[in-house]
Amino acid sequence: MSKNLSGEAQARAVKRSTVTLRDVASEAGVGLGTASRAMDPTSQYVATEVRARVLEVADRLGYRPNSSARATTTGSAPTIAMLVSDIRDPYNAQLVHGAIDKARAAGLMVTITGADDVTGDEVRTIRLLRGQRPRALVLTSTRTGSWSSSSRLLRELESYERDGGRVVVAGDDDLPFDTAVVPRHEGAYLLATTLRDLGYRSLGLIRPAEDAPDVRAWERGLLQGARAAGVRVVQPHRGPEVARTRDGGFAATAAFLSDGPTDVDGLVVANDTMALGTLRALRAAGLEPGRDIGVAGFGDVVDADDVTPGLTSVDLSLEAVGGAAVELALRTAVPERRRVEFVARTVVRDSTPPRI
Amino acid sequence: MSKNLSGEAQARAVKRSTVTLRDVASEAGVGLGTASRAMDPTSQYVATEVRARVLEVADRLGYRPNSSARATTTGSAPTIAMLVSDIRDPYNAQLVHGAIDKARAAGLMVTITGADDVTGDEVRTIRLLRGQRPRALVLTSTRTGSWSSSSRLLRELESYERDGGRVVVAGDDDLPFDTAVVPRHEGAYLLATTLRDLGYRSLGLIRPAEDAPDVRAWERGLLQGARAAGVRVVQPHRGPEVARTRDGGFAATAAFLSDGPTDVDGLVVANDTMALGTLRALRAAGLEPGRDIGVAGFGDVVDADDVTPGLTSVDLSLEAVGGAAVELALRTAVPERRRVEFVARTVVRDSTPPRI
DNA sequence: CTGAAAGCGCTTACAG
DNA sequence: CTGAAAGCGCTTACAG
Repeated sequence: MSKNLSGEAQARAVKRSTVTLRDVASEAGVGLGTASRAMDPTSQYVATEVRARVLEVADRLGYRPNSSARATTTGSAPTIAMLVSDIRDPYNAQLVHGAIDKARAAGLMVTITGADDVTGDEVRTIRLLRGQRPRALVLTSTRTGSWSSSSRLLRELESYERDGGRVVVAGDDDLPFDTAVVPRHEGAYLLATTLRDLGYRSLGLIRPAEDAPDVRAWERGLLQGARAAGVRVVQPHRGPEVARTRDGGFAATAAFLSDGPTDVDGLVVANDTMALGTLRALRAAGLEPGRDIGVAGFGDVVDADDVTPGLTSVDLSLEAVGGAAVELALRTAVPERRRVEFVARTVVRDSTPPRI
Repeated sequence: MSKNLSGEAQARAVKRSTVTLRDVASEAGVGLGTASRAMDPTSQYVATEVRARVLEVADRLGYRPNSSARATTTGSAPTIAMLVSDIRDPYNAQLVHGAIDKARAAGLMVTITGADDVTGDEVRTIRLLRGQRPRALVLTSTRTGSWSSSSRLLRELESYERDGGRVVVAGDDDLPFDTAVVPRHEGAYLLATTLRDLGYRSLGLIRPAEDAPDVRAWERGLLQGARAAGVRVVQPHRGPEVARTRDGGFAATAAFLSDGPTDVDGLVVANDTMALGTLRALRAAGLEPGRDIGVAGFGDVVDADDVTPGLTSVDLSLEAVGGAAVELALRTAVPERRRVEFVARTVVRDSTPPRI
């Protein structure tokens, strides 16, 4: 291959083996500017033959445009920086997957950073991220919504936007930026309606103790949906000990049952993980989930088909939400705040058979 | 704040609001080079007071070093590029999480790219990635091991290494690069031993039809472990239709059972997902998993506690593997190939009670 | 220890 | 349509 290189290009190739646009240009016998324009598909002012020649040379030489160099001239890198609490959480993984797909379609790469730090370190992380000059910063609003609390964080993000950066939230609608909203409210509303259609008349709510945005949205949606559908809702007292875990679901359900007999024919649980605990608690109390009492989770991130009975849940379209976040990020900034919302989809499984 | 800026810095700040090292330097009254050295913690040739002043100014002005610019001068970006088949797969998510953690400790960012493309597009993806001049490229070897097949891919990767890049594999040990090995063989070996200790004497193997590296490693480990432990292994015929899914596990198990009576007291399944199908198939045949026959999965990526009975499995230390891949990537290249291997851990749950 | 200068690999007006 | 030049924001020998 080196016999194809003209003298100058060959000399450079010895020093640093990576081939540069300069190599391509001299090898193709054109100026640097022309080579640059030839490589840019959107640039029109290039003779067709010239472009073809440059492209051919670039390919032959194995030219890989240095995106860092490009980024320093244009001012921003071809990346979307995503701040994710924990990628192992399937909730986040789905958001990220949707974002990656859309980003790739736009020729962008997604950068992932964990943010499960002590609070305050988030600010440092954002600063690091800003150093990358990404096209946009996408925040996966955590389920617990802890981010909105820090005003230092907010200031850092706003300063980033003033610098021309874009901040987009994928998650709950509680930060002052463009946001792709996870349709919790709609989903919960829809769930109430669906359960009514299946014949449920009285639902018990199982929720974690903490007053997080996601729980609030779920509860509001459910209450409104139930009211509209004419379904009764029983709100158990919430013990301060109830975490958003399977054990939390177990505890909350056990407490609910021991509060004495109620006439609920279904239990709606704030998230799928807790719902797994609910299934266990029911069985521990001698009740068969599905047959004796309906159970519905929320979020559809656990492999709900794998539990017995299959767990009715709500699919929050998380991948679409992640993709939408990227699309929002790519649109030009507008003064007012935008929000995009998706439809949720109830997925009815054996845990909520029709109640005739 | 702008009243703190000297004339020149202020003038620039109007044009592009992002503050640059030049701004910091002039505001601190030092040369650009000095400012650069002051910001670099490893640089020793800076007077302590000067460094303090520069740092103070940088902080006050909200300076965020432009990593693209830095990357174009130094030749590589402060990133680790990870090529992942599908981030939603908990297997990959765990690898990525481990990598992110270690990368952050080294001041690096992780870039994630999906590779669930048509084959051949992987090459294009790698080329794009190379454009970023990442510190290293980490490949999550897919479970199916399809990557090793493409020689074009291999050539692209090798060319990248010749350019000074580093390629590291996190997964199976079948590519000619440094690799952090997922301890499938050891894990399977260990599982066989553990089951023997629990009293199992004869194991039936349930595996997918495809001849993938992960399956091979599992099977080899299991056979060797069983031999060493004195456990008999029954190898069912493998139907060409058996996929590595829950349904595949169901089908394979059903076929195994219908092959007539065997005296196996346990079933070992190539992965957790298939094992879920095995549980179902056993129940469909009137056998209670755990009580009537033991079942063990592999990989411990499904939330094995959530199925009934809890599924005995093998934890492959995937996070450690992901972290190790980054560490390998950060070590200086050596001519010979390196491999790092972790210990697997068997997790015994109710699906394999002691057989007395 | 420090400053001025050259250079990293690109892009983009500017004048042909 | 094209080339030469200036510039993006840094780092790093080089000569003080």
